[in-house]
Amino acid sequence: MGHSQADKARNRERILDVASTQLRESGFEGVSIGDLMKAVNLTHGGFYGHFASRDDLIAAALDKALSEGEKSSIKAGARKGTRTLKSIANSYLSRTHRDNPGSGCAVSALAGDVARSSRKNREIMSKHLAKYFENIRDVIGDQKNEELAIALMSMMVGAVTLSRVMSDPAIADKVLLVARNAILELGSSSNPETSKETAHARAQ
Amino acid sequence: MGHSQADKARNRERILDVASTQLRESGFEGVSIGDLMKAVNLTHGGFYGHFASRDDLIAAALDKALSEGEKSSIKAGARKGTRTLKSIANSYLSRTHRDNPGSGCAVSALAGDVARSSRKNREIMSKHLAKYFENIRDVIGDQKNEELAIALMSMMVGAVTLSRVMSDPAIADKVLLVARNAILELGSSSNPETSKETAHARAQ
DNA sequence: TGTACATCAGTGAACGCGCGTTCACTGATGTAC
DNA sequence: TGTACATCAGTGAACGCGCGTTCACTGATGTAC
Repeated sequence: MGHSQADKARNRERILDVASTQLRESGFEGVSIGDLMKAVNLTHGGFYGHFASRDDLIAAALDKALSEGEKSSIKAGARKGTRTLKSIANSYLSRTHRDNPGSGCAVSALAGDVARSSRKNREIMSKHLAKYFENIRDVIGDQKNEELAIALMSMMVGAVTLSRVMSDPAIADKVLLVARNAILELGSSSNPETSKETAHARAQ
Repeated sequence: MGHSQADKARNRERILDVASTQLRESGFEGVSIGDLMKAVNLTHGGFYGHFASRDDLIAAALDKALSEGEKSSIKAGARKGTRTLKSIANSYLSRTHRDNPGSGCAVSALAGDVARSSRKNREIMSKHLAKYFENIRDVIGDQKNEELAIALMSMMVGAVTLSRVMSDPAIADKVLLVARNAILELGSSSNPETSKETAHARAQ
């Protein structure tokens, strides 16, 4: 095991990676420095060579988790041309996403925690949410409709969260399904003049 | 200060009341037995005369917070006849609700926490969510549309949560507003055969 | 090429702190006579 | 009505535990000569 500067940078990334997953799986209070460092095969003392404090780590891990979400949203439909509202909704409101918060969207996993967290953490998530909204807006026909994008994102986040709450698997699945339908309906009916064309284009 | 059985029952209620507020304000990890008992002017040791453990309290306080939500949803429009989707959306997606989680809906305050909590806590919230869905379904014209009610609830929960995250007040308000609009649109367009009548009825 | 030295990422013992929980005790209440 | 006693809600000291954080130390790396 080396001790070079390159190793240090790599270890920092490994810590951040694991932290961003643990954060989404267990929430803000679910990440402990001891467990985290054990998970990357280091001892707890070395942590402070990488981060000034636990709060510092949480902020950095939150930012990283949210960045991954943007990338995966873009990946979801491969190249830009094939991304549609439907493909985003299908992937966001999937059982896979619901059952794997650690690799999923940090907004549905952590919005509740961030809502009562520090101003700094709320700013971090706000910044990323603006991009999430843009990604959705890019995909709905209606150009200027940032408003609709916000409403759609709200519903997706709420639905994934409620689906994760539901103790009955059938009802949990139902929440995902009905949200998917509602998203598509809203996406196609929002702009009366163009709704028929876009609905038709999306159907094939 | 008395020590009768009636006092004990009253103190238990006071503990639960404060806990259900603190829970919504600060989340599952934000409630400590010391602070809680101080807030009702008792010492921490007495706690275990009322509850078997912290987990026990949390479950009871969660149930209580969720029950309040049902009541206030019914209150929102006074008598049943005057409750509409619009009145529910206006009150749920209000600044007042967003800025006062301690007295607000436990679903938007705690769904994220419950999603990663014990099976028991998820069952408690699931049980109440079924009633929340029914309350909304009762208010939308379309009788059999439990599905729509679930989608509307998802959006309201997501929007309040995201509005609480947003560090820019103008954007935070925008989230509430656009969700309100989307809710009304979905509520009136869901059932093609009756959408015009219900939309008209709601407009006056 | 080989040796002495400086650097510095990571180690692990130690610390204070807050927490949930336990328990011997207190003292006000209500009852028995 | 007054006195002795049992009950039991609440008290507060004490406990173990896990946590974030500090710090003197280690030992591998890379450099200087």
